[in-house]
Amino acid sequence: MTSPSTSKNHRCLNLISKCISLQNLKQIHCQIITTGLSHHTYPLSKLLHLSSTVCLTYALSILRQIQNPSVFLYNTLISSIVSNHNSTKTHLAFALYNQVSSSRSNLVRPNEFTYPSLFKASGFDPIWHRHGRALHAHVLKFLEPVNHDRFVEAALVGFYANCGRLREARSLFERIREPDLATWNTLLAAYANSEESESDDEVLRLFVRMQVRPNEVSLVALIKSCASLGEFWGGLWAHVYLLKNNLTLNQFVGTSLIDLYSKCGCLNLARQVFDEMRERDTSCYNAMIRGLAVHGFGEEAIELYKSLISKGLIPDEATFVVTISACSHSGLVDEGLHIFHSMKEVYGIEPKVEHYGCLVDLLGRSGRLEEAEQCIKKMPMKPNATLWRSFLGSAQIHGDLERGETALKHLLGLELENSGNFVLLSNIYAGVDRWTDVEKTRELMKDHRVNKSPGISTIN
DNA sequence: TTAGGGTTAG
Repeated sequence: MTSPSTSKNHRCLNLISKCISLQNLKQIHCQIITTGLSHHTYPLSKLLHLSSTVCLTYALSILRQIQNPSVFLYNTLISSIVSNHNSTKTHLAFALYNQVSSSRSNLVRPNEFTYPSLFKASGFDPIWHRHGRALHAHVLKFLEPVNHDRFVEAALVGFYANCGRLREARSLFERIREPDLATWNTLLAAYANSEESESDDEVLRLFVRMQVRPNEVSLVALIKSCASLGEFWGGLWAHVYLLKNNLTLNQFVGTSLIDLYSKCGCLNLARQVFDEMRERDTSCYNAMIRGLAVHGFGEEAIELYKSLISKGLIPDEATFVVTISACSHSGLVDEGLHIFHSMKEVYGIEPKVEHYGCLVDLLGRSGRLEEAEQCIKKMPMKPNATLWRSFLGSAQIHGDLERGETALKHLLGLELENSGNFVLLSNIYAGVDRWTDVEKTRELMKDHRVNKSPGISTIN
């Protein structure tokens, strides 16, 4: 029988990483059986991990064939399923967990390695939130309370944060005696990504309280919140901290800094960060193109889009949103149309409602309202409120009453409470001195019980 | 004894 030490160095294991097809996988599986490696947990775990990436059904059949699989093997497969399948196979991960938690064998009992990946999967999709909360009860049941595991604790904080239960996440965090860097980062990211008011301020407060040295991930959360708050100096401080502490200007930090500087109106600094980055992915380009677009540098934005393509990077859905809107803001209609059509024809990306929204904006702003209207009629999905609002805006710019009224009619069906829509239509009427219609629009607002909040000056 | 948690743009 193969000794455990040889089982780790066996040539079969080297082959595993090179396996790409189900046929390869079956060949290696046969070799593992014939060489006796199938009696050892380590090669089996490697095989299970690989099989889950190539053919999940086959991976599950391997597990079924193993007599008395250890919890280690279950854990390997559960975490592989979660990380390789983007949480689309969460039901299989939970089915395996149920086998572990209901096992009568003393050798098979959930341990601290079982839970983190399940909490990650549970937080991903709302349909699993309930199961994640039940899993929390299992943690209390199956794990020794004296041995608080930092991974389980961090996973729980992350799970509640992803469920939108920031209070629970915070309360669990506060009970952790010495949170490590990853746990701090989980909480910082939770607040930075939260839509709740005050959450960005909380990131700033937490950052000051950090008991461990922040790393790049901590700075990404801080910079993101500074960008949302328009806190230029806070963001600049984070940038200086990065440089002084020899941290890496990686793609995540770089992208968030580009976004921060763009939002604060410092396009030169954004460009400087972009140029200083050693490696740039599509997201970095998207952030820089977006910055150029909102500041009206359409030509430069398109140049950058071309550079992205020439570098061999693959544009994604966001690339097309930012690039087409760059064309829209700079009146580069033909370029925008060309890029929109290339989306599907060249890159195989099916345009979504936001891309049609950009297209309608592109045509509408330039006065091609007829074409914009045709585009709305032909688009394969229902136009959303943003799209109609953009069309209404274009109608206002070009004084097109009829299309403005059509847009408002659709908008009322989608978002009655938004007073801005009535104001846009009212402005169209005012622009052509149709004061009776202005009055009628105001009446319509009253009928629909929509209130326009009065403007408030912040200057004392 | 080999495994497990955190990050970007729209």
